[in-house]
Amino acid sequence: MRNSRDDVVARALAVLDAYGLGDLTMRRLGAELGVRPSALYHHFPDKQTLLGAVADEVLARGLGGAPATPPGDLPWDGVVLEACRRVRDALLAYRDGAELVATVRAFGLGGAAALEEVAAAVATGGFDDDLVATASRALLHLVLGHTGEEQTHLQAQSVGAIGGEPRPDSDFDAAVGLLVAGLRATTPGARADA
Amino acid sequence: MRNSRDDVVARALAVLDAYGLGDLTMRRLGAELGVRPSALYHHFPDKQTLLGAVADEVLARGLGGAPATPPGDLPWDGVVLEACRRVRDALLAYRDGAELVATVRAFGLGGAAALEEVAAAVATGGFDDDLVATASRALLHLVLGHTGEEQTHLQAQSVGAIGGEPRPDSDFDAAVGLLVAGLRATTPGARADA
DNA sequence: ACGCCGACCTGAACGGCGTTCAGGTTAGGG
DNA sequence: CCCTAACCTGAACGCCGTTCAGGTCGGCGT
Repeated sequence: MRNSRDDVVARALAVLDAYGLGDLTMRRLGAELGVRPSALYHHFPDKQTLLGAVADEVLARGLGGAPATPPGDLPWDGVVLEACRRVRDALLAYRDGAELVATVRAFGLGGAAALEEVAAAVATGGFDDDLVATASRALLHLVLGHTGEEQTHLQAQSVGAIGGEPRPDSDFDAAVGLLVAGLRATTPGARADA
Repeated sequence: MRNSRDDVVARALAVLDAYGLGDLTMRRLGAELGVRPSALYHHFPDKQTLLGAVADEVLARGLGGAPATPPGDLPWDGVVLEACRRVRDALLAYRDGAELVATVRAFGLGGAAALEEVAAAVATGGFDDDLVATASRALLHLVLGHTGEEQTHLQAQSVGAIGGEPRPDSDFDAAVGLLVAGLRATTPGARADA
């Protein structure tokens, strides 16, 4: 029973969800596929690249094929908030999803879809290109940081370890809303459509 | 020549700066101290705890003993921006400083000083406690994310690898300014001193 | 029908990692 | 002067990512 590249990614996703990023190891993934670890190197040059593909798959599944802006006629700030929520939900859908995407992004081997999703939403507001770039990167850092922390705590208390009550959902919206409010308050001169 | 706990942390800082977080290994650190790796376990229960101490030292050195708010009579938003800059500078002072503090914070084994620095500055604005908590966590995520990215690129191009021009310093200020502007635009009802 | 070829995999090894543990050494205070 | 506690050794355990020469086998072209 031979495995394709997609089989490997799919299995990796399953292992990730079941055992966490720390236990997503070449040996374990190989075992799960009924194959020696070295066989994986036929599909990927190294583990980082594999993780990049896994992260991209997480985002692809979570964000769907739909563009950042659904047909709805939301105001731009609503579009941005929804985009951030979609990225967050995509990350929360798999164990250690936020950490995975964050590290993969640091190595530049994937996770680009996350930034694109947010950037497209911000661009809806008709801001200057530089401002779109700055704001969407800032928003993504916020989303990754917040969601990573949230996910860590969720995992910690699902194992039984304590750590206080779960941060309410509204805190995410508040954090994003704070940055969006700053964007709204930006001098109209920076608006491309002004 | 026996080593104290502080010796170990100091050496770890030197190794971090010289070789990076990935090469800050128990074996290497031991060798650098003229000691077997197992000797380090007399001072720290495990590597994570050691890294926690190292991160705390990075922050302690970078933030100095001074409180978040210097004697200057800056407006609250100036205080916040300066606090964020101080945290950023502290992280940039050691190789992989941002990544170190981020991971240590995720494990809850240190790095608390970073959040405190920002929170104290935000509190200067006289906001509601919940808002202070939300805003300072958001700001810290921004600082950690932005600085981590910046540091990665700095390191990449110091090795010779390309990756485009270095992001201007002003981008950090702009990102932080965006969130501060959102804070400023917040309903006055949330101000504790209103 | 046959042979080839490329995709996929094996088996074994290499060097490195964090961590454990029983026991040795040594400096400094009573 | 001795004893205690801090510090360290030496050796091992089980894991990790990665390399490489070579084996197997399905499907395509002839």
